[in-house]
Formats: sequence, C-alpha cells, structure tokens
Amino acid sequence: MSEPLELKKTVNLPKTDFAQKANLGQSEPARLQKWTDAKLYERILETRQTAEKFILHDGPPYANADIHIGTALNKILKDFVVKSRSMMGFAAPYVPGYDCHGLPIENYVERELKKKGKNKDDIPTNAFRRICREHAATAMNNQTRDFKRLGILGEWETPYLTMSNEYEAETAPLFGKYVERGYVYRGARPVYWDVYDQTALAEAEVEYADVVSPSVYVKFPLKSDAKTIDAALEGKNVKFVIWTTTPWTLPANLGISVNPNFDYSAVEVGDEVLIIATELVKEVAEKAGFDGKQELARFKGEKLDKLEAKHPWLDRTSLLMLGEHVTLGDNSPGDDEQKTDKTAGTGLVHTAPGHGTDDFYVGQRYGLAVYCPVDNGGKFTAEVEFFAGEFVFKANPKIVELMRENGSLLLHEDYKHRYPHGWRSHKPVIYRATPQWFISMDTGENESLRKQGLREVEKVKWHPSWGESRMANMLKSRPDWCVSRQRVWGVPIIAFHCADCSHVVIDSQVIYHVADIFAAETADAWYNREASELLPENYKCVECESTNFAKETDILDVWFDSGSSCVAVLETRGDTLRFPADVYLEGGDQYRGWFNSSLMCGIAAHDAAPYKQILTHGWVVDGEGRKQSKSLGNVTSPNEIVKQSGAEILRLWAAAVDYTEDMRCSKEILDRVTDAYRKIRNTLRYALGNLEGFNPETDKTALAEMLEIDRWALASLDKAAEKMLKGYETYDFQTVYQTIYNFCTVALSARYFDIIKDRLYIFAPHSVERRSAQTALYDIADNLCRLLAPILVFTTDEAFENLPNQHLSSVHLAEFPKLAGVKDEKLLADWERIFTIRDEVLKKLEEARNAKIIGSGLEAKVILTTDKETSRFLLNYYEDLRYIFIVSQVEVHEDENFGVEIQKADGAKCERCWNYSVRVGEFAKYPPGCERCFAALNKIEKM
RNA sequence: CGCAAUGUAGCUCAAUGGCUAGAGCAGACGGUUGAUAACCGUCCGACGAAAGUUCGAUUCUCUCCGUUGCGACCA
Repeated sequence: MSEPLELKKTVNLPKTDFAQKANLGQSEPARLQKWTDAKLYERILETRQTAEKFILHDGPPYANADIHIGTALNKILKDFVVKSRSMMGFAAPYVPGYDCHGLPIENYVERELKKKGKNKDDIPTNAFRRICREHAATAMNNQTRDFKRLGILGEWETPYLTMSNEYEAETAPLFGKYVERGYVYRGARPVYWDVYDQTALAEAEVEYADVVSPSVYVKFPLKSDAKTIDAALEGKNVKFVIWTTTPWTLPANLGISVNPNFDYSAVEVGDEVLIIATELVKEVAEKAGFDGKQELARFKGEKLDKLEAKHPWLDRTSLLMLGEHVTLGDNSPGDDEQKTDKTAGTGLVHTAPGHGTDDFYVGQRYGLAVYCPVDNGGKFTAEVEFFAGEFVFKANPKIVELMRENGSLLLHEDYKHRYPHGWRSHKPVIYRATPQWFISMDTGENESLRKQGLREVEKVKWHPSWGESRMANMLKSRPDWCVSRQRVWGVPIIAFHCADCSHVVIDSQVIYHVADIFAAETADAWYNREASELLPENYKCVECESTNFAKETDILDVWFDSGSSCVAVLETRGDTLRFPADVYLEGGDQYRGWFNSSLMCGIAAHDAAPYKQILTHGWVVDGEGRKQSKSLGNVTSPNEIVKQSGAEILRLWAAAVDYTEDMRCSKEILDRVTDAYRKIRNTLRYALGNLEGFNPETDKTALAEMLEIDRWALASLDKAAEKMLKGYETYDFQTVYQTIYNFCTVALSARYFDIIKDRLYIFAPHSVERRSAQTALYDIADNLCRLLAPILVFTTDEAFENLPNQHLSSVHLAEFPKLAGVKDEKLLADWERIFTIRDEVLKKLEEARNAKIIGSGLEAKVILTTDKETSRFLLNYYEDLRYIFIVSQVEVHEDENFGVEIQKADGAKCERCWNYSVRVGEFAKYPPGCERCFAALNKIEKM
C-alpha cells in the first residue's frame, strides 16, 4: 500500500499562463510587434486566397492633425467589419487611405511660414507644395502609428494617398471623364468666398455662428413716375425702404426685390412717402420713430414690377423685381430669446446679383449683370467710389455713416444673427461672384448626374435604413458642384487659357495627356513645367491657332480627390480590391461629403455607385450627450485611453454602444467597459486554467456520455454563438457584445463555472466527470476566442495561444466556429426550470446566512418541498442537486406548497472537498476525507 | 426655421397594446479566501412632459421639452 497523498496537493486547481492582470499598456505593443514580425495581415489573406472577396473601402481621414475619438471609432468599426468577414471565410483586404490635399494643410503651412517671417508668396509654388506634402506625410505617419496601435490590421505600409503619383494620375483624368460627358462648365456665380483663405467654399464647407451685424433700413428714391403705382402718390417724394445686414453689398446693388403677393403700403412721413410691406409698417415705424398711420396707398408687390429706383448715393438705377424668395422678416435659426428681433426687414429686398444666390437668380431673370466690385481679399475694387481698397467688413460703418449724412438711412441698429463662416478659417465669409468650374447636376451626355444618382441610391443598401432617404433628399436639392478652388495644394484643373484669344481649353484628350505626366512626376509637373511642356506637341488654339497658352490656376475640390478613390484605389489595386466595394462605413457627415462625391465619381466613371452598402455611425458625445469640443473641455482622446487602459477597452466600448446613433463616452462609461473587460478576461482565464493537461484530440468526452449540465453548457454556447454570428452578419456589434457579456456573467460565471468548480477540483483528473466538464470548457474557450476575436483582438489572440494543442499561430487566422446546430430546446428549458428553483434556494441560503445559521453554502443542507410534478422532475437530478445548489446535502419532499428549508449540514467538513459528510472519518488512510474524496484519491494513487 | 434621429434605473443595453418593464455593471450589505487586485449571493433602482385613440399605453397618434446630426435663410 502506497503512502497517503497530501490532500491539498490532490485538488486540481486551475493553472494557466494566461495572466489575470492584462497589463494591456505593455502587452498590446508586444503583441503588435509579434504580428508585424509574423506578417499576420499578409498571412490572413494568404489563407483566403481562393475565397470570395469582401471589400470594405476605407474613407480617407484628413492627414492633418492627430486622430480623435471619432476617427478612432471609425477605424475600429471598420476593423470589426473586416475581421469578422475574414473569419466568416471571406478574403477581406483592408487598404487604408489618407486625404492629403486641401486647405487646412495649406493654412497650417502658411502659419508655420509666418512664424519664420516668410510669406506664402515669397517661395515658389512647388516649394510650398513640398512643405505641404511633408506635413501631410508627417501627420499621416502619426495617424498610422496610432491606428496600428488600436490593433487595426491592414496595408499600413502601402496606404493610398490622394497626393501620390498614381492617385493624382487618376484624379486628373476622372475630371476629363466629366468633361467628356458634358458635365463641366465654367461660370461666374456668387459662391461662398472666404476672404481670409481667399477661396471659394463648397456649401458643405460653411458653418454658422452668431455674429452682430449692422442692421440698416435704407431709402431708395423712386425714379419712375409715382402715379403708375397709385394716383395718390402723384408728385410725392416716394422712397422704397430696404433692409440689409450687409451694408457693404450696397455698392453692388442693382435692384430691389419684392414679393408679388404681398401687400405694400405707401406711408407718408414728413415730406417723404415710404414704401414698406403692409405687415411690417408698424414694426418699422416704431423702430424708426414715426407714427406710420398716414397710409396713402396700398397695393400688391406685383405693381412695382420693373419700376426704377435710384441708388442711395451712386448714380445708378436700381431695378424693382419680383421674387417669391422675398419673405417678411428674418426666419434665421438660433435662439429666439437671444434675437434682437423676431421680425425684421421691410418686405423689400436689396438685391446684388454678385453677392447672393437668390439675388443672382432674380438678376438672371431680369437680365442684370453679375456685378461684384470686391476682390479676392475682400476689398473693394478701384471703381467703387468712396470705398476703393476698403475691406468690406471694415467698410460697413463708413457706408452707414455716408448714408446717414446724405439722408438715405432710415434706421440703424445692431442685429445678432447666424452668419456663415468658413469651416476651416472659422471666420465670416461673403458671397461673391467669381469665375468657377462647375459640374452640372442636371445636364450631361445622357442622363443627368442627379437622375442617375437618385437611381443608384435606390440600389444601395443603407444601414441604418433612413440613410437612403437622407441621401436622396440631399441629391434632389443640391446645387451644381463647384469643383474649383483658388489654392495650390491639390490636383490642378487641367485647363489652358489661350493667351491670344482667351479661349479656354478644356479637352479630355489634353487632360489624359497631362495626367500621364502626373503619373511620373506628380501634379508638381503642373507648376514645374510651362504650358507648352504640358500640352501635346504642336497643340494649337482651335479658335485662333495660337500656341501661346496660360495654365489654369485653380485646383480641384478635395472632395473630388477623395471621391476619385473608387477609381484611383478600387481599380488601380485591382489585384486585391474591386469596383464596386461591398461596404463604405463612415460618419453621418459623409452623406454630403464622401458618399456623395464618390457616387458622382462612380457614375462618371462607370455609371454606377461605387458601393453596394453604406454603413454610417453617429458622433461621439460626452457623458451627458453633449458634443465634444475643446472649448467645453469634454474631449476624450483615444491615445489617452489607449495609454491608460489599452486599445482593447476602446474597442470593447465601440462594440458596446449603438454606433448608429450618437455615442456617449466618458470616464464612467469607460470604467464600466473596463469592468466588463475584466469579467470576460477572467471567464476565459478560468476556462483555460481548468484545461491544463487536457488534450482535445484524445481526452474529449463524446457528447452522449457527457453530464447533462455540460451538455446544457454547450447548448447555451451554441445559442449564444448563433446570436453573435447573426450580429456580425448584420454589423450589429452591440448584440455581439451584449450576448457574450451576458453569457459570460450569467450562464458561465454565476452558474456553470460555479457549479462545476467542485467537480473539476475534486474528481480524479482523468475521471469522466472531470473530462466531461473539460470537454465543454474547451469548446467554450475556443469558441469565445474566435467569436470575440474581431473585437478583442489582443486578448483573444493571447487566450487562443493558451488553448492546449492549438496549432494555429493566431486566432486571426481562424474562422468563426461552426454551429453545432443541435437545438436541444428541451434541455435548455429543463435547465431554466432548475435555475429558477436554484434562485429560490439561493434566496433562502442568504436568509440563513444572515441568521448566522450558515456561512458558506457548503455548511448547508437544503430541504425542498414541492408539488408532485416538480419533485418528480427534480428527482431526475437528485444526485446533482447538491452540486447545482452548491451545498452539501439536498432532500426533496413532496408537498402541496413549494418550500425551502435550510439546515446545518449533517456530518463533518471534509478537509479536501470542504463538503460536509456523515462519513468523514470512516476512511483510515484519509481520516479527514469524505467518501467521495476517498474514491477520487484511490484513482489518483493509480495514476 | 425645415428635415432626420433619439430620449427606459448612476452606466450600457432589452422587451411589450394588458398579469410585479427584463439583464449585466455600478451602489449598499453579506459570504468566501482552492478563478483571490478574483469569485458567489441578497437588496436597492427606470419608461422626458402633457394630451388623445383605447376597456387598458412605456409601446400607437399629436404637441411640447431635451440632445445630436444635416440643411435652408440671414439679400
């Protein structure tokens, strides 16, 4: 007979190298390095070589500043999509991109130059462009570093750059496509003009902010015969009263617009007769301090059509015009409380076709010129009497003063309202007519871009579904696309101006010719070479045969750049990618931005949308649901989170929230996520710890021989897995998270793991009882790793390595588990019933504990009384009930009423398994042990 | 001002035209000390506001309020 074993050492406690403490701050970078060394991204694609492709096309973030929480979220969501599709078996490449051109970088570089006392104009254009290029490259490298740190796998060494040769060589000819198809036209038109950046702004580049403007009511004397309006006005000194908050546009006034349907009153005030919309007379009279009761006539606005007025100080006629756009007062947005007035104006609108969209359209109808005596810098041109060279905003008070002096000013007050600002300069912009290049939405070779776009929108799948109408509405109402910018950091518009006859050359063949040069030299060639070195040999003006050309100076809108990616990237990298992509995934702001410009470019190139599906996410707001802004000081920095908690926490947060709406992010929320992370990690650790020495190839128990609760665990796992896979399928990562978290906490931690602990620790290592549990644990650990791999990229990879007999070098090479498909609903239902009874027992145990009857549950004996049916049901589990309740003894009695009684357990505590048994002490070799441990020890001795 | 989304416990999410609106976390209290900077249990806690439809609404309709995004206008 062998020596007795040391009891404590025969307990099979968990053991694993998968640490409890994650220490993500250090472990993540180490794992990233490992992935890089192993070329993990390339390996994953290799394993999917023959698989069907799934293309998520990356929208390029702007390569200017460091990443913020929004860009981090965006990239993480993309990574979820790419990794989950890859694990579904698709070949899912990820080619990240960067938007490199554009104003912010120019602004930045300009500021940097200024610090060195230099001006942009002091250095050659290409020197300036080189600095821009360097800046973009630096920003891009920083972003790449941070994105990689988030655990995002992709072709980070070869991202697409909108400033690269290849890319620019695609952008330029795509513009040629638009030309070929007859979409491109050149027009003079008022556009938002940023006088600080000296560039036209797209609608999308304008934001609104409150400013205080001078609100002036100005009298325009009637030039025509007053009696054509009403006989009562004959011989009177009639004046039209207009209202404006931009006095500086008055020098460009060419007309006055009235609404044909409104009533207008002629009111006698002293020796003048003022014409004001009837509804507004009282209002204006109060402000200007006249009684306004002397109404001489009342008439419809249409009566004023084509009459003539005199400009208040210039020798110029101002034409009376009719327009439905004329409203009564100011219905601008904003806080009504804060407004000086809810109503303002006179019902007569000062009209300067060079300074307003509506003005422009009305002016067009009446044949007015698009007059704009303001230069690029926002200064009046030489022809403007009294104010030449004056900056428009500074001229405002002087103009007011002039009008006050000559008596044409009726009223002047401060007026707070929302005014457009450049979204980059954050300064007020003006409306100003300039020559621009446009892409027409409503003309073209076959069908218009608008019509085709609307048709394509219907074919695309939108998630969330309201995206479709949002996109369609936007397309329906958007104006022509102004694609020219008066800047240098971008792709030039390849057009030439004949120096001799001013003919403008815009020719797709010429464009393709120049694009070939870009392919070799980047668009810098445009600035390095003369026009003659860019044009095809012997190119002559079609009008005058001149060979003397000047280069166009405008560049393309950056949205044109990024919109080209569906060609410049999806097609250029045809070996890995393809047109159209399966998915574009961006923030909701991109409906107007990239989704839109990409759609336009896709149609121009291939008559099709470049995406099959659009996913959008909301904005990251703070803990109270307010937007994050520097001024509020509520900004969460992704890099900070990564440093303090680890990328996994940020990723888990991204999975936990509903990304289709605005997402809250705060310290508390991240703390909760961290707790959840720990729970998941510990769950994995427990499973792995109990798999020590388990070889799935030889030690698995056949399903039929497994204990029922172990089969229940597998059935539950299968159910959870099914839900999670469905979640990935529908891009519903929140369901994935909720499901796995709930599974870990409820099914595993609180129930299964707690219950099987005794069995795993106490039974002999090779016993069927223990092997059965391990069989379930193995599948649980393996499946959880795979199912969570797209989200917790680091943790699951580490856990996967610690799975016994694991042959794959990374979980990311694996596929999602196949569902067992055995829907044992009876099993699940039976166990739900058992757990309901268990909950009752636990309640009573707690009462007994509070009454100091027991401490640990194992000190208890449970006496259940139940009805006949229930007791019969429970008798099937009679031997297991003590383990299920985690007590030492259970009795079941039949009775009409359900009842639970807790008593102190019989017998003594077994030193090995801590259960109470009346038989402790019976076994001579192991006196402190119980009968169960004695049996187990006998087996262990034979090992 | 228009369009859209959204508002369930401190946090992240569920469900439902009708029995006490689920769950996890957090919190309070306790147990355990063989998952131990872990684990288990008990308790506590919510339908933004008003009106309407209905026998009955958190769920349907409308209004209001809050939040967010987009847009128009501000001549």
